[in-house]
Amino acid sequence: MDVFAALASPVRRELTALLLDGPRPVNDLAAHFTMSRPSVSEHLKVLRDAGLVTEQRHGRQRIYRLEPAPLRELSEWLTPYERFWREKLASLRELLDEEDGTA
Amino acid sequence: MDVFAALASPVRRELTALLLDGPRPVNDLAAHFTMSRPSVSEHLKVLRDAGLVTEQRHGRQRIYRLEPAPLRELSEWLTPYERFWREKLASLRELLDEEDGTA
DNA sequence: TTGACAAGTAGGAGAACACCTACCTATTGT
DNA sequence: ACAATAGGTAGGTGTTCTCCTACTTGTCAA
Repeated sequence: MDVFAALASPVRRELTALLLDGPRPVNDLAAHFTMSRPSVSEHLKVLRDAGLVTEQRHGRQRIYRLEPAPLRELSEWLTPYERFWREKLASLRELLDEEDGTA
Repeated sequence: MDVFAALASPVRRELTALLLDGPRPVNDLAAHFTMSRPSVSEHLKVLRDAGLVTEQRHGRQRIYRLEPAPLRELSEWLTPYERFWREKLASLRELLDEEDGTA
């Protein structure tokens, strides 16, 4: 449900990063962590509940796949703030221009 | 320090949203919440530690101002995933085109 | 200088989180 | 049918989070 909360954990961000390279089964993902496999499963459940990943059963494996839709929401959340840092950059540029002028 | 963790709380996202309209003193911010003012102060501390806001003392008030830099980091974190949802959109478009062709 | 006000800090209670080990379920290959 | 494998679930524990009220600090105004 809550994308922000789901991505608050470094472990879960690492999981999404791993899934950038393509869908992977749980064991494959768990191999990248020192923590126990069940704990990784729990993290995957949080990502699932947030809609960030989906699982597809393939024999006895469950293949996890990244779902970008919630990240798009995040990107949209971010847009009103973009204007903000552009302004910041603009005023920085002005400052530099002034420095340049007086130097 | 951790922008993701700072934004995981709906209260803190609301605070950053309020600061989009410009810098505000704590009482002004706290008025938008049902929770106690000290609790809002604590949330502001988390945002400060994440670099998302800065305070400037003005008499007995402390004016909080939004700092967009960490949000830019977030935006940069997001970029590798953008490719992903563009692909998703593209394949959706293809699907629609096929539907169109066979219909 | 004293009272009022803005806002942070202290300490504590309860909820949520993140781990763990042990166990259960489903599937596959022999 | 049975052993092995993939992976989820249960239950417990320690830690972190979030809220509270009470208190402290700094500033302004009378």
